[in-house]
Amino acid sequence: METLTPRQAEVLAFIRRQLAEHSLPPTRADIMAAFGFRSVTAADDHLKALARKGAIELLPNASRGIRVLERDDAPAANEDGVPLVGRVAAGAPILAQESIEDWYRLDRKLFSAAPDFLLRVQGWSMRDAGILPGDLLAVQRAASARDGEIIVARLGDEVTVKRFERRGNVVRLLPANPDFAPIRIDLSRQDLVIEGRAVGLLRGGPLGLQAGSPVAA
Amino acid sequence: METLTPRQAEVLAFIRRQLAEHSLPPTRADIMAAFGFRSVTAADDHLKALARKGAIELLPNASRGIRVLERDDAPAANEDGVPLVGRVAAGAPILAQESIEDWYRLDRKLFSAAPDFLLRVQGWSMRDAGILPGDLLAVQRAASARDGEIIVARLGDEVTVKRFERRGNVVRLLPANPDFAPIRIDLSRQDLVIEGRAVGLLRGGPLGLQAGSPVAA
DNA sequence: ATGGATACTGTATTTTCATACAGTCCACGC
DNA sequence: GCGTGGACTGTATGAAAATACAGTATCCAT
Repeated sequence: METLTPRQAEVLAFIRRQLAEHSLPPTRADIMAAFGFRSVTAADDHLKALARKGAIELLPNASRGIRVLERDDAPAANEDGVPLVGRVAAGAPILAQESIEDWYRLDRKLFSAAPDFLLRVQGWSMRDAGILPGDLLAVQRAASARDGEIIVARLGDEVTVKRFERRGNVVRLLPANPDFAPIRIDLSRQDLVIEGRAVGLLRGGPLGLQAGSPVAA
Repeated sequence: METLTPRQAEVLAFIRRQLAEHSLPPTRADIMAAFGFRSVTAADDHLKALARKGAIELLPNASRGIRVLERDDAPAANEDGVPLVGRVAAGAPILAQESIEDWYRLDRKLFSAAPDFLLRVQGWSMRDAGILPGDLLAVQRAASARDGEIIVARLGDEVTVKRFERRGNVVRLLPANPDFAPIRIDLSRQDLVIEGRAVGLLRGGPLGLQAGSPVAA
């Protein structure tokens, strides 16, 4: 889908809202009234632009013939949601039944890529990337990573979240916190298991009331 | 819902099918064609009967103004979605129709309290609280706040996210970033509009690939 | 047997809508 | 400077759609 202008995005949002509230797409006149246009043509122009960019489909000669095209959020498609992975047992696959604590249903359009599981963040090592202990990291399974990506890796029995950097045969897992040391792995001598890449973050709980965080200490 | 005749049930089923296939309710003419009627009145009669029996709702003077009333789907009922508030117009209420950009369906158990809207974070002023620009802050409407809570407040035309601290008649809105200055408000001289308290945070997009963030600069 | 609901036909009228055409104004790239 | 896309105003027209009115026929209950 071609990128929309801010105004076009507003119009699209309005259409979505109408659809949700009245279960009917709006007419040109509805859009005109909602945005304070003084001509239906303004609404029509926006619809044509949205159609041209693939955001909607216009059914010719049909009243309210607007269909929002979504290639995501079939509301029932992600039926089960995404599993929250708790303590991962040594040697066990990260998505083993035993380690799944809960399931969360999440709107997919929240993330750039569909997450496969959620991981509860432990420790402050990614503090400066805005990833704090207790946060749920949305992870998409992946075996490889690109430089700069934040990944979930397995080091022996431990699961760790770090920024990935590779120079030839040497991978460095970089914390985002000067109090922690980078981890260096020579791929010719030991292997690194990448479990996935971070595609999002969720934080619950009342923000701001956490006890003594070492932030900006 | 009063019991429907077989014929009425057929018409209702047709409306449902149209809705599923074309995401648009049918017109009287559509129904006429589908059932082989030779008069639109036949279709209209059925619609009126269905409306009288509470199966549908007819929106007067609106093309395709048919809304199927369902009192089912309890599983999806608890998550209608939360609106994403975009640019808030000066003087307008924060949840004004015009400012809603999108809706997200979110699992409620993600948050300590049910959020009323999402706000896109701008700027780095809450960096050290792990709140970065582009993040979506989940906000629960509230007119007051307790010390230490992260709140959303209105200062003139601007919406700001800060940590709340009150000492008698003086409120301080504290950034979580030494590069920003606290805001001091004497409640006896000016008033402060609190829009809500932060109850969660959502971050989409590929983490770790953001360009030059002033983190740990 | 009579009134009422169901299930239609047929015609007419008006409103709602989509759509086309002719413009204006502005920002942006070349 | 010139074209192009975006964001509109204003007017007009015809098709699409809702709605009203006047019927016919069947069944069912009182």
